[in-house]
Amino acid sequence: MRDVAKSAGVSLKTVSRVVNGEGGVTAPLEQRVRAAVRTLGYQPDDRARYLRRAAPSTRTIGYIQMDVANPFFSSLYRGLEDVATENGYLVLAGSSDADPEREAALVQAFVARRVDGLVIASNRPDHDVLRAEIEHGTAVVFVDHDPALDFVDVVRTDHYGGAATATRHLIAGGHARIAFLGDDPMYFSAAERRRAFVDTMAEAGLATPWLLTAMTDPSESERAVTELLAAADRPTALFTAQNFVTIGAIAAIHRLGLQHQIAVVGFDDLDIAEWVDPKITVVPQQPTELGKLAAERLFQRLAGHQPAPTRTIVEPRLIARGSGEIPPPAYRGRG
Amino acid sequence: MRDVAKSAGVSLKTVSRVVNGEGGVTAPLEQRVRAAVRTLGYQPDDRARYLRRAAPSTRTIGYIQMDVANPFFSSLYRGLEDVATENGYLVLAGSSDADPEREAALVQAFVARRVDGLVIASNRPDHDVLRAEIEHGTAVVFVDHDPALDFVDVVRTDHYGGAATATRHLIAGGHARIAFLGDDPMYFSAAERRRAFVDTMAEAGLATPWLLTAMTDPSESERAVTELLAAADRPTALFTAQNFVTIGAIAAIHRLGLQHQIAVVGFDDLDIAEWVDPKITVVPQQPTELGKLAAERLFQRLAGHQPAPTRTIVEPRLIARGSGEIPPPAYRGRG
DNA sequence: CTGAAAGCGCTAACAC
DNA sequence: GTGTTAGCGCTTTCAG
Repeated sequence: MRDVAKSAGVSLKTVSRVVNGEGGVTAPLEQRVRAAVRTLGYQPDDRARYLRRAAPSTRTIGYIQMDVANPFFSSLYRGLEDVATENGYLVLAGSSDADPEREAALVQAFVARRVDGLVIASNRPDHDVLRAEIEHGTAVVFVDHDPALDFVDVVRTDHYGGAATATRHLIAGGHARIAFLGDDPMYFSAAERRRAFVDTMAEAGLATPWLLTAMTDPSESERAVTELLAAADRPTALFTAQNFVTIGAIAAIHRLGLQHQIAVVGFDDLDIAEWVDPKITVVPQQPTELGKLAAERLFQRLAGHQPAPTRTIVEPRLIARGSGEIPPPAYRGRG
Repeated sequence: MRDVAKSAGVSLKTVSRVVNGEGGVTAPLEQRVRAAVRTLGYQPDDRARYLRRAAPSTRTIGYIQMDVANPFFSSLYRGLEDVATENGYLVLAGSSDADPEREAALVQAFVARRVDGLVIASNRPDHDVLRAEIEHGTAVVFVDHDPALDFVDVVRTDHYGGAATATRHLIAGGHARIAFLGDDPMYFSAAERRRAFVDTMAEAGLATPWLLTAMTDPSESERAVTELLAAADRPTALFTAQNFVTIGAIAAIHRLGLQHQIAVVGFDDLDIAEWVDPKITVVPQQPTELGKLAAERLFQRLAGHQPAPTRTIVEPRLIARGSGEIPPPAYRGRG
């Protein structure tokens, strides 16, 4: 900047005025400055700018997620980014892989870079560190997970409600023998979905002999479903409470040729949901929407609003596509 | 920091020494400083630190991609991030949606924040701006796309080689009537894959009556394949040169019940590739690997190495899973 | 081993 | 309208 000022034969402040469009500079002077900027390829340094500014800011928000490569989190990212862009902000992101140490290191690194706000997906965050940051003026919004903290905003899917909807859909379709297949209940979302299934079945007076949890990939799910459907006493419907569980289940059902006989409702949408026969009925999360809502909340706070922390719970709506509307086999009397 | 110094009854410099672990501070003083840091919840401000440092740096790299929500780019992101983390760096990212204006705005915003390096996936970048940045000392690595520029590093998949491999695989399997279905050839990758197909077929002395490009979603691909296979004079194999094209094609083939008669090789892997019958033979890109290589290149430059710009072309290897190994129907004599 | 002074690139506050 | 001075939070330089 000094070079520009020297080259244009003006003071630093005049260059600053031109660069920031503050006005109050005569046309000829402005011309000279702009010319010098162009010739020297001058780019203002935002670090220094915002360091001295009255309201210091980096125009950057941080996003701590489990893993960028996970489509749920990257779609959420996109929602965040869109709102950030509207507000002239950039997003600094990091993957924690659910590792508390890595997570703490990311919070640390983000705070050191003075992000204006933080959106974080964390299983069990370090409360003390976060509370300290919030007290130091960093806006924090939790997404996906829901820590039992009263001092932060939360934006997440209604896992319980979505799973209850899925279960009720199958029950309404005449099913009484429904199997649940889900992820490890150590995860908040997985536990909620399982709980909703159990509760909803109980409310309808139905038994839940098939509660398979802690699946971690499609092959486990495929094996489990294959076994389940081989039994004489088999379920007539499946509620697959996780993306990859649904994939494995669909694979098994198709291999057995039972895709038009066993009903399936999945939690979370799939790329191929509309491209198999029958199409797959799902209760999709809306990660992009979650990201948007989280960012909007964050920017409200950054704009100075200080509402009490709230929970924004997004209710997923079931999309009936076919697989979830298969009726149970007609009752065959036994005596 | 001033507060910490005052609270500990020492000078600014002593606090600085402790915080940066420079040594040369007696134990009791260090204790006092650390205590003050903890009590006040002091977090050093990296902006100010690196602003004054001898080698100014933000320990941050920028990543400009088409869209974070696209699994290819988010996986690439993960590769970048892993290497960045190893080097103590953070990643600032933005989605351009292939919009040149948005891209320029992102470059601008990243440069203003003084990222140490830039990884960019761009169709037709603004050469002048980038050249200027490189001359100003920013390290730049291109990924995925390949601008015809002699002053930047490029890391990308060998689209031509991969597509040639896929085509040869089908030819070696006895196919002579192979259809090509791909994305809009305005994209470098799509154009390369198409070109490889045409060349490889020509080398084998085979005609290419089915060259379908400019598909943009699975439904177009599904419609096209349905139509293709309805003809008496139909292809015996398909090379689907894009992810979503493969999904639509597989859907069509399954609906027609031809999945064990028409061979399919896809470019890019799919979540469900191993969960349909037959499993899908693909030539997968390795986005995470691309990200790693790009970041490694970047950090080499940041470490002061000034090798001549290079192209790193990653050769994809075909994974035979079944769909690509279906033989053509036995020759039925016509006279 | 410790501290005071200067300055990174810029903006705020106030002069002229 | 334009320029000057001080200072953001920190590191550098150099004196003690």
